[in-house]
Amino acid sequence: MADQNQELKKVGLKVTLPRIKILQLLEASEARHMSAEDVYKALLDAGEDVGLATVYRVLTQFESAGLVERHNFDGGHAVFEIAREEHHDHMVCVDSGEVIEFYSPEIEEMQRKIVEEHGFELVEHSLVLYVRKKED
Amino acid sequence: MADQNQELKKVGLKVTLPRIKILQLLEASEARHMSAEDVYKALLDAGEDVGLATVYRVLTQFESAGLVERHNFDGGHAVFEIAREEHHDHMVCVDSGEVIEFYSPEIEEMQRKIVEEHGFELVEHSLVLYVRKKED
DNA sequence: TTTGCATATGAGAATATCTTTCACTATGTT
DNA sequence: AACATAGTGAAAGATATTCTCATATGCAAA
Repeated sequence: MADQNQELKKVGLKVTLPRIKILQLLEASEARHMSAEDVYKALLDAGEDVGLATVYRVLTQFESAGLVERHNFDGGHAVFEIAREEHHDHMVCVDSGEVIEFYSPEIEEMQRKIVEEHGFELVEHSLVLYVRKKED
Repeated sequence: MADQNQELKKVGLKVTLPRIKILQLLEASEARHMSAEDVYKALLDAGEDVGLATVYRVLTQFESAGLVERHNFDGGHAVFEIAREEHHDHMVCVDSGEVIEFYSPEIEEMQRKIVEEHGFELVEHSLVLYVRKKED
């Protein structure tokens, strides 16, 4: 277990309890796409004693360090997920809130092409498809 | 001038001064992509006496009525723009904040295809490309 | 391994954005 | 013109996030 120490050191962050716990939580498979509040509550439920401010701080640091990605889906609050090598975009079900990940090389390619045509370079992008289960 | 009256009546909203002023402002060509705060300040500067709450209310009503579109670009606040027939997505310069509109039928098509493949139907989507001026 | 110190933390205050409440006013219908 | 309904501004409230600061902790040097 616990390679969290290594991961934290690798990105130049001190190894502290809150950081280890938050990283562990986000790496637990079921816990993808959590809001800061979600993370906070999960830690409290687990008996950890962290402050909400720390959760926000750490998540922001993790984002800067490239450990997690922040997404601004509709709904007024950001969600975070562990960053992986493979980039992907998201589909959000407007009824259930379910989040589905997908990757389309064609879309990625078109984006780059369009940006180039306008004389820019692509820094990053945000693509969210709001969908609904089909039931004819 | 002032077909704002007609537009408002057409969507079933009473013709009131704040609504006329806000619609005029958003229809002024330079004023695309404004936040509620932007609209509020612009009206104050123009000597109008509206409340911020009214601006938020009216913008939300306009969105429901299909007169304007709300976008959640990064940065914690929504921006609004007059809705036109032709759908388009946005490119935002991370340095200058400049907003460029674009439309890619290929991307639109790919989105629909991907959603279908997952057994959903597309309700709406949000695509924002964060870019930077190329200067080699 | 203890010490020293920069850094991190928790609690709560502060800020930012947006929404609601409420007493009052304006719209548009009769 | 009169009235019922819907709209408005101001201020309070809600929500999400950041800041402040006194205390605690990680970790490097001795």
